[in-house]
Amino acid sequence: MRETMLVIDGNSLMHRAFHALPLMDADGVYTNAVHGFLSMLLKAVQDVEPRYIAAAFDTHVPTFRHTAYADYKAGRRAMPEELRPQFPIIKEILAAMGLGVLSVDGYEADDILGTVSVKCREASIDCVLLTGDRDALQLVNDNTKVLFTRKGITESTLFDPAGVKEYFSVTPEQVTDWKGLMGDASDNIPGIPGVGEKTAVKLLNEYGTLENVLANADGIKGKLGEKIREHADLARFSKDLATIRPTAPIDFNLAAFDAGHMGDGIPALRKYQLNGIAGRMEKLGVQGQEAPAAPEAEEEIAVEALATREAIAAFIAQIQGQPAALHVTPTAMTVAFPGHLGEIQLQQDMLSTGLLPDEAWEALTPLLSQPLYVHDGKTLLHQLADRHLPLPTFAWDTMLGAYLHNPQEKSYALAHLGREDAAGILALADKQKTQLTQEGMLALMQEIEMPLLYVLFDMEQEGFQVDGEVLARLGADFTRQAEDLKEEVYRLSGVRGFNLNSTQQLGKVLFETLNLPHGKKTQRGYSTDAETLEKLVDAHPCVAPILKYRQVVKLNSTYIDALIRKMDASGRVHSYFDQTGTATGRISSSEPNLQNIPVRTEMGREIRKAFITRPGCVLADADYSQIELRVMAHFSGDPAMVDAFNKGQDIHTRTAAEVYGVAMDQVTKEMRSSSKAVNFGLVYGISDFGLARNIGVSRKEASAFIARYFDRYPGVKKFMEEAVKKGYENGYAVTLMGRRRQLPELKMSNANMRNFGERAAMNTPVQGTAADIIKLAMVRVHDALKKEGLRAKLILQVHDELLIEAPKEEEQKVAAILKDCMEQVFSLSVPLVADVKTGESWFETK
DNA sequence: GTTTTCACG
DNA sequence: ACGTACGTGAAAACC
Repeated sequence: MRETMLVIDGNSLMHRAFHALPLMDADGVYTNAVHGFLSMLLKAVQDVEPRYIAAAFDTHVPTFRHTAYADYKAGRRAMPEELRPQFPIIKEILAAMGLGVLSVDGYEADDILGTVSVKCREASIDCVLLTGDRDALQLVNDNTKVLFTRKGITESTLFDPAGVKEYFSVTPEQVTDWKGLMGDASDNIPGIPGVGEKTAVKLLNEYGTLENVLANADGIKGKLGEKIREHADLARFSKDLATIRPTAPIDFNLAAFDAGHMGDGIPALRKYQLNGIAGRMEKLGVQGQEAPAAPEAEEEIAVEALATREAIAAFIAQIQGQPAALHVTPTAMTVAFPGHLGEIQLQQDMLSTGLLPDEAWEALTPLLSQPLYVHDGKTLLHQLADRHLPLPTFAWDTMLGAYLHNPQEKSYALAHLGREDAAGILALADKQKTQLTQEGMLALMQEIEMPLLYVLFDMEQEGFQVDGEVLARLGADFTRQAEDLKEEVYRLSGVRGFNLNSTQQLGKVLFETLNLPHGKKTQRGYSTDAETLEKLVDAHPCVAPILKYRQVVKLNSTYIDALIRKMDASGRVHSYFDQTGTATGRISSSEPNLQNIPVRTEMGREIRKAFITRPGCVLADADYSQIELRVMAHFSGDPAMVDAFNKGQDIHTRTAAEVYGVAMDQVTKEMRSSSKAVNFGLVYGISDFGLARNIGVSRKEASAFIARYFDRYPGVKKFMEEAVKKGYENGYAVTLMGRRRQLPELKMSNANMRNFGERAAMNTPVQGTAADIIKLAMVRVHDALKKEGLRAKLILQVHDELLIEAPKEEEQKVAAILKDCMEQVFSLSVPLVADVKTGESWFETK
């Protein structure tokens, strides 16, 4: 079997990866492009199984091919500052893996690719070029294939000569002609103005080469012929720019490209915290000696293996009121106090030593009477509760500390934050106390997040009572409706048997078979979302039943079926509340998600009839009125907005009165509705485009509307501007209680990313403060119920809404507590208002 | 595993 | 010039 060499276009892959992945860093050094590069490399290694690997990089010297036209290259956009420093890192890692790193002054990376492909042919080695640059397709031949990365970094396609022709409709030999005709904006190749991809393909299919196109230009009619004749020189020049010269003077020493020791690079990967990549390499079984992660200077810790209940008891007895940490994994428990670490191996199978898990848990009991340092205390509480052990209080939860420090980490696993044991928790907690104190978040940690942990634990334990029969009846009804609707769609469309759940198949039927005008396009086909389909209801009778079908099927699969599956023996569903899941400080709910149970449509709302209580109980449901706009009124101090809330007015009606310049009783439904959209937009970080799309007017009209709004609410305008300004100055957004969200997007060169960062700068203080407020209210409610000796329990939070299940006799007291805690929790410059309703089901309280 | 769609605040 | 409303989670299709 012939050996294969993989040659990587380093510059192309780094840029691809950089733009495809969110910025991430290892201690302040950005590594997203490095990560993406290596991810693509590993995938290619799996697919191609190369014996040799080399990566080619540009040098920063003016290039051979383009020296005469240096201004063209100068016109290329400067490399983003977040990317530039990643090049030395990737070269370091590649070198550590024992792979070739090739760059030659005066030659671009793709020239080197071309050169290596020629050398491979001479050496009778198959060659695969890994790149995202279409230029390289000209190098494809019987010996050389291109592994082309697409769609960010997740997909790649291997092109041979036939594949190039099939996919791009030109042969590899025609690639330079093609580029000469149509140009390439990303490579600053001009091409002929007005000639795009399709025209270029058509011309080449007719004339074969660019030269032949130009020679026959007189025979081409109309504007196109004119353009071609006018820009013939530009076309030749463009072809020249696009032509790769495989003449770079490289040292083709195969021994230097041997892929057999990639594993030697693992320590370098760990150094840059690329643990995921390192793990994948280990899994791949690449050769090379494993090196442990770089040890950090740490204080000496006496480690003790605790193999018996007596040893555990003796270890715990030494703690004597010192800070103590507990960490439990599936294989071991660790207990730490300053200078000491005790390890309890758990018995995994008959051969291993160690205590039975239940014995080990039991032996921990004396530890549970003192405040513990933990990582993910809520999970620990569940583990203890399952074993009927006492529930401790916690001095600190490092998972929550890490979340506050940066709410956008992908993972808060202890292993990602430091050493993975109880001693690691003590060290981490120390570090976090300093960090959070400096960042002004200690009170947020101690007064809100830590106490909330217990509240959420109780909510998860309690669960929500669900009536399975109601769900089953609804499900049967929905299923029948779905069948009828499907039949109707088949009948009305005249196309039968396709999968109505498949967006691709549906798109083909609507926009190809029925030839309806298509709107937006998605990555692989036509968009068929509700927004698109609603525009087509009058265009074809089958569209309305499709929308209805979608709705019914969604309700069935996402709510009815899933909820029935999640019921426990008593008919209760226990959601998981993630306290570290959102960028803004909200909590999220999953398995099942009880924060998105339908309410907006009548049919969906029916599902809430299944959310009930234990016998003898009642639901109390309280939701904040306009909490985010009230927060905005508070922050902005805008007189008109503050006045509206102080007078208890309907905020959307008041806004309409202001913006349209009419009295409040003159405001029409339409005026109120568009003003409501503006108020929503404000919370999201308004844009004319977004508002226009939402209320269905032109961008210009939306823009004028916003201008009128800001005229009437100058305080709000100033608040928005200040929020963005502070975001740029500080690099983060901050809530009323000091919660932070980093805004790295504001430092990026990409305007889209920056715009997103600006909207986040406006939205986060508002959404995040609302989250702060309701979290504190939850702690207060929880405390109040306990203090009053009530049996009522908080069971759910839905961002601005709290639900309590209460014995009927506690109904009045609970309603009063809810309202009082929620409204008095914090004093803003406008009142907080909570509306409480009680009922037998969640449907009734709405 | 990613994409598309859609449910909620 | 560009493509956007903010924040989530789940199911199904598709690769």
